Amino acid sequence: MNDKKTCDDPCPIARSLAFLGDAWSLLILRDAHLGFTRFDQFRKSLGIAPTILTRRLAMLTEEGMLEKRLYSERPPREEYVLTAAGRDFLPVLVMIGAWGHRYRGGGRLVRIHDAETGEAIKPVAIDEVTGAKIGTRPLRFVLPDGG
Amino acid sequence: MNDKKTCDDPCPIARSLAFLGDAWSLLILRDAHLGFTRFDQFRKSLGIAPTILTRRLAMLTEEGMLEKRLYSERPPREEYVLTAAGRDFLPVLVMIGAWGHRYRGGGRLVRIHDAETGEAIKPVAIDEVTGAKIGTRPLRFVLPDGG
DNA sequence: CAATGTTACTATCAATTTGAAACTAAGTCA
DNA sequence: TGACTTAGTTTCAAATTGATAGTAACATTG
Repeated sequence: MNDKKTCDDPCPIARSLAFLGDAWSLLILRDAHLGFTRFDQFRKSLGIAPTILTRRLAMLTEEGMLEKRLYSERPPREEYVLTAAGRDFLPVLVMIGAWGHRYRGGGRLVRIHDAETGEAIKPVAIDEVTGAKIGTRPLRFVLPDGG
Repeated sequence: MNDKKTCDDPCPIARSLAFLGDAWSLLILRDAHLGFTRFDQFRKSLGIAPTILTRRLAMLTEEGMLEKRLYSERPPREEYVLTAAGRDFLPVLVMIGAWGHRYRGGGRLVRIHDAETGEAIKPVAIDEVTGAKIGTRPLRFVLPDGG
């Protein structure tokens, strides 16, 4: 996709497409949330060509989802850690997972558990204002007047 | 991405990548939730080349997100409407929007309002079991034993 | 100190995908 | 009869993908 000024688009979804809208980027972010940080961990986990991985990591870094951090001076080695923006992307990944669990289920599937209770979580998106689940009440999409 | 057996992958996120991981598909789904159904509506709204739109619509249809429906017999015309799976994808889109609002904000942005109360919604993902917001408690990713 | 290993890449290049522009097909409307 | 509408297809240059191989900088092993 030619990302001509998606950054000017008034739609917050369109604005996120710089890294979203790429399968590898989503999988890298997933792995980052699983605790992976290094080039070779991502490469082996995903079976991704190093050329592509390099580009995706660079893009995710530039987009502020990951941050490069030196973890060894000799030899010089860098790893990729989630930024605040990257960590806050977790709800999106979890909701994707919930959708996939429901509509792409069948066979063995990874489940997410609460580490303290040990129970499988049931992810739902709600509107914090009304408390209603997203999808149960009609919504309206509003573009505020611009000066 | 070469989608060799993502359908066998135990990760529900990976399984959803057939249409996720494509910027146009996400925008088409967004527009579908805005009420668009026709080829030309999508094309004009997105500024997408008809070649690509044709392919994406076919894929989303094949993936069960959209359904073709005849809306005129003479001349024969078809439109694309959301399936249950497509409608249930809304929470993902809303969470992406919430993330984008926070981390890709600035300037005029579309906001989502509750149509009844008229107030802007505050989307959050929670675990229905504990009631806690996703990201506030440690999680564990579990692959259940297979036979 | 030479050989092998580790980690994080880059180079090369064929094959696929993208996307712009023009065109088509089947009909309606004036 | 001629313009218009809707949902596409054709064509093709340019960009992207991804497999394979190679590199750079250092550590470890014998």
